[in-house]
Amino acid sequence: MAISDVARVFGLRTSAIRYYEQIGILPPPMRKNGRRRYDDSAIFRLAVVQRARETGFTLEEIRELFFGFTEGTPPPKRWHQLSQRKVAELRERIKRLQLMETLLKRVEECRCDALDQCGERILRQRRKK
Amino acid sequence: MAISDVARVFGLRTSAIRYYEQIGILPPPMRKNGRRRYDDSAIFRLAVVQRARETGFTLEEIRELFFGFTEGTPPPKRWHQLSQRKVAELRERIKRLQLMETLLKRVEECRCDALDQCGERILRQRRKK
DNA sequence: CTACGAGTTCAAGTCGACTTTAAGTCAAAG
DNA sequence: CTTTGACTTAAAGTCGACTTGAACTCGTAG
Repeated sequence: MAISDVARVFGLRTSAIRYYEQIGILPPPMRKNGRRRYDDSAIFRLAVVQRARETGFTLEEIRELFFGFTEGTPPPKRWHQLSQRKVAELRERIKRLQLMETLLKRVEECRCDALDQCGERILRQRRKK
Repeated sequence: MAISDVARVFGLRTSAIRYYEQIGILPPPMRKNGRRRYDDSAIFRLAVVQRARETGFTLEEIRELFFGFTEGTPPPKRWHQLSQRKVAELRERIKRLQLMETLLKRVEECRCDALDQCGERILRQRRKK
């Protein structure tokens, strides 16, 4: 497969694939006439990368997934280890967003005539706590 | 109040306050010996800015809140208008995070011996849908 | 022959929300 | 006096994940 085919399959730009290679999370593929040619194993690698991105992992964490364990550590153990942190982080972020929704509703219920009044109200509320 | 006092009250750095002024969401305060001095109205403004940040608004949206309406438009109307989009956006983001959690659990349940096998499994799953 | 499309490299640009740095000013304390 | 500490400015740097641009090389179709 040529790089453009891989890009199409995964819905990425070719530049993204080259970038992944550059930062070391995709191994350099073999070349034909200086052009990258990808085999199945490269495709599988990329599938893992993409799934990890979808589950909220950063590229740095993906690098950890691949290279942060002693060779031979089985995938379930790797995923599990990284998931601990990530689940906590996701729940934290969900909470933050839900708090935003609450605050949004509250601020919408103001009866202020001017925005400065809103500010005054907010400060009073804050002091009470 | 000096800029450092304002920063302390709001838990911001002085540079952030100057930045807000620079991009126009805080009005330039009066000066004493070339130094910024803030009065109550500036404090109220900043309280509104901070609350808006806490509810997920970008600085651009905050600018809209202040200057994107015909003068005299009451705060409830302003907040409401901007809230529409924001609530939808927040729910969208919450959904994405919850999907991540689901995917995370699923990927953790793999029994693969090597990460490439994970990739293969992921691709097969994807094709089924 | 030449033009085209797809690939290559390396460096630099993008986004948002700030922070950091460098160089200068100024009032109060020692 | 001089030092200190808080302030001033404008410009540049940061972060992550890419994208974009410029300049170049191929193989192939007309």
